[in-house]
Amino acid sequence: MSDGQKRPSFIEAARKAQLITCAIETLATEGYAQASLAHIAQRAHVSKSAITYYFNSKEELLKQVVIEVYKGAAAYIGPRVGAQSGASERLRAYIEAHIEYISQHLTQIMALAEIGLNMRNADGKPALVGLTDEAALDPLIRLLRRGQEAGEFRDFDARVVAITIRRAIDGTSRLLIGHPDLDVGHYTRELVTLFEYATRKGNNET
Amino acid sequence: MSDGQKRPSFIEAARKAQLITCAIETLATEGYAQASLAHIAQRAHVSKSAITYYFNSKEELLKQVVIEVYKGAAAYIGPRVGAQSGASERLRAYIEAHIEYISQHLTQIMALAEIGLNMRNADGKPALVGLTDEAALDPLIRLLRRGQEAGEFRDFDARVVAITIRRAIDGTSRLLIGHPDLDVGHYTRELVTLFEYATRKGNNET
Amino acid sequence: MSDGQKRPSFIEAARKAQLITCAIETLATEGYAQASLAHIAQRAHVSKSAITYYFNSKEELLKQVVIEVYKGAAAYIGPRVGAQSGASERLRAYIEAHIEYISQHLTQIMALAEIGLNMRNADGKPALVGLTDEAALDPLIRLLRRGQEAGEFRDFDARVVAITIRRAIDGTSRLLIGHPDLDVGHYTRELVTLFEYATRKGNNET
Amino acid sequence: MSDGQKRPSFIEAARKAQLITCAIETLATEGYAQASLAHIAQRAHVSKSAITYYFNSKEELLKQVVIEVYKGAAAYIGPRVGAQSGASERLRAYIEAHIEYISQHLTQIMALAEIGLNMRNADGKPALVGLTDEAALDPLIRLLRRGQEAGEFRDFDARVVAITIRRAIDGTSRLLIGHPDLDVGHYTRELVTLFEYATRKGNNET
DNA sequence: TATGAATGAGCATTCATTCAT
DNA sequence: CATGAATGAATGCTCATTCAT
Repeated sequence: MSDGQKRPSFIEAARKAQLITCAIETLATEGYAQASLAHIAQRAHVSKSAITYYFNSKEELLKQVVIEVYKGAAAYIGPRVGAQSGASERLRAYIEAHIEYISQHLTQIMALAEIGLNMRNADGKPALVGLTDEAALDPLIRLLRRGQEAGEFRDFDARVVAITIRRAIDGTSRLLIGHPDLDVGHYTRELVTLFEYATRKGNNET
Repeated sequence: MSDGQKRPSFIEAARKAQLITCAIETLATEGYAQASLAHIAQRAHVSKSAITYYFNSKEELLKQVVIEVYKGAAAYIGPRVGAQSGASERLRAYIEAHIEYISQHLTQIMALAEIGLNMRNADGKPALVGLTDEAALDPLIRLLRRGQEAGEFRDFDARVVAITIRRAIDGTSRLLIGHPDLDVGHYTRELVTLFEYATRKGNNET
Repeated sequence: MSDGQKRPSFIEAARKAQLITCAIETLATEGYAQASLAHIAQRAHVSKSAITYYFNSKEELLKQVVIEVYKGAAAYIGPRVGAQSGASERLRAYIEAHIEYISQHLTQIMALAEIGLNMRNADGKPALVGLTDEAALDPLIRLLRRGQEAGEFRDFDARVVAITIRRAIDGTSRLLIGHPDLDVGHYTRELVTLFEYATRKGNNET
Repeated sequence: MSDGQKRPSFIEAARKAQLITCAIETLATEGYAQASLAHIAQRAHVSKSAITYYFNSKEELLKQVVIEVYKGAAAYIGPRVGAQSGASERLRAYIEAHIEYISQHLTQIMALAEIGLNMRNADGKPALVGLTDEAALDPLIRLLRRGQEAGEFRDFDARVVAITIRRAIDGTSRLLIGHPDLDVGHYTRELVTLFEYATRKGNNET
């Protein structure tokens, strides 16, 4: 009994994972508009029906893609930021971890972007507000505020700075696609420096 | 009578302008995927055929949209940046003018973004590389380099900083959609300050 | 009065002739399916409306094309056949004149073929039954019968032979398109000989 | 059960055959221009999508039609010609078999003609050169040449005669449409006799 | 005399989805 | 567990025609 029930759910999990992977690849390489069930199924060497069998609708598949990618990113980045103690070090870790993850998981990130920029609910409103929405922004805002309270950071609007940092990070994927030979290390260091200057206290006030 | 030649071309120009406007609105509010000729025509209270009568293809219409929006933005921003002389002032004007224009022409900017992010050539490659491509980046890079040569700016990778600034600017439209009540003035000032700190010389070096 | 009325009708005739010519060229070079009013108008450097102004419908234009081509062919061929007296000589002249005309007016003949093979009435039935229909066949049948009565031709079914001759003639245009370097003189002589053998009396009976 | 694999492919084969048949009927009765997927689907009591489900494109469907008709004709005619030994008998069998097949498969032959005369490649050039092209002509030319070498046939241009024979044969379908009550046997006999006289040796030379 | 404007019908094709098996 | 079959809706686009001028 306990065994009989688990086996199918194991197959199910494997198939789902495979289909999500194929969806990601299709989204990344062919774009949202071309990411039809037919194309995804073709890449998975599976019938279209198989997809709607495991995911009731295309929408559900895409949402699972989003969840999958988010989960992976969070698992990579969270610990790296948490390992630091000072606000300045946490910010540096935040930027570095993000860009590292993006540069190493470009396909996933592109797929996520395609969905975020194109997927709409039935009412026509964007289904995702993007990585820059409140949920994604909040931890960064808190990080910055704690830095201000600790006297490490100057007095800025934490929300505006957070948005700008996220934007710089989110744009990295597009940058890497256009310039695959980019020196990621150099780019990261420059970015970290930029935001250190932009946030740290002790500059001569204007 | 005397200018009999102009009458027909006047109607044509008016219709084209109307259709471009409707295309912009449709793109902005419904997204690229939903911006079909049928939807655009519906918004213009016109038949689908009317669109292909004035624009030989959908692609041509979209390209006209891009041109239209670009022209408007350039006309607004160019003079404002050109009016400044110091690098720091020019950078400030660059950011301010962009955000002002974006906040006042949100629909157009969104339409442009939809096209830039989604339109593909026949080969499947993106038709536009986006506002962050070389052409759009170059003037800003030059502005920053001149500031460094003049000793106003610190020693950074002008390309990375330029990308980050453009990203912050480009993201403003998405921000305004999500937060229509945003205090644009405050946001702009914070952004200007952020990049002043990030670029200027004379900070205590790390 | 007498003058005032003639001028417009002169212009009209000239325009009609021009449009018919352009229709012929379009049909011949682009085929029936591509011979839209738009394409014909383009070739005539005229608006689509101009065509429906002079010809109430596309159908009317095409019918005028047919008449025009027929008239030209009849004017060329009729006298040449009429100039001969013996049945055998008339048949030879019939074949020679046709092929000469076809080889010198390939475009018109091709246009005629495109229409004949494709044009349909509202009921879906072919609008033209082709050059092989009764009207075109009758003179040839009479020619052959008179030859039989005069004892020049053997005893065959004049209708079947007439059809076969017409078919050989009508196919010449296709042949010339596929083989523009064809030796028309040789081809004609062979054809004439073939039908001389096929029709003349005095062969050893089977 | 045991041949579980065949069931799905059986349905597919049956549907394909049905759709090809309906396409043939539509082409024959309504003409190439009216043979849209919608019309074909209607005749098959099936949705348009069903056609593109089984045939990736309209072009593929039409090509299958051509293949189907050719196959049938070749299977009927080939053996009948091959069964004869003398050149004269082979020519007779060639004509007889063709006309028999045409008169018994009028619809298919008409469909083939519609495709051959109208179907164009993307470049606007005819997709099929027709039954009169080299491939179709070659066997007949060889047949005639062998007859000349064997001394059965007179000295003519085998190519011109072959073209004329093919033309007479190909035109039969049009003739039968216009005259469904035609006595095919009589017509065939007359045609055979005509070409016997036209080709055989031993006539008094002019 | 001639045209620009506009349209509705029709085209081949793609798509996500449903359903029986 | 997975698929083949089938569909209705939607897409960009072409077309002959109408109409006011």
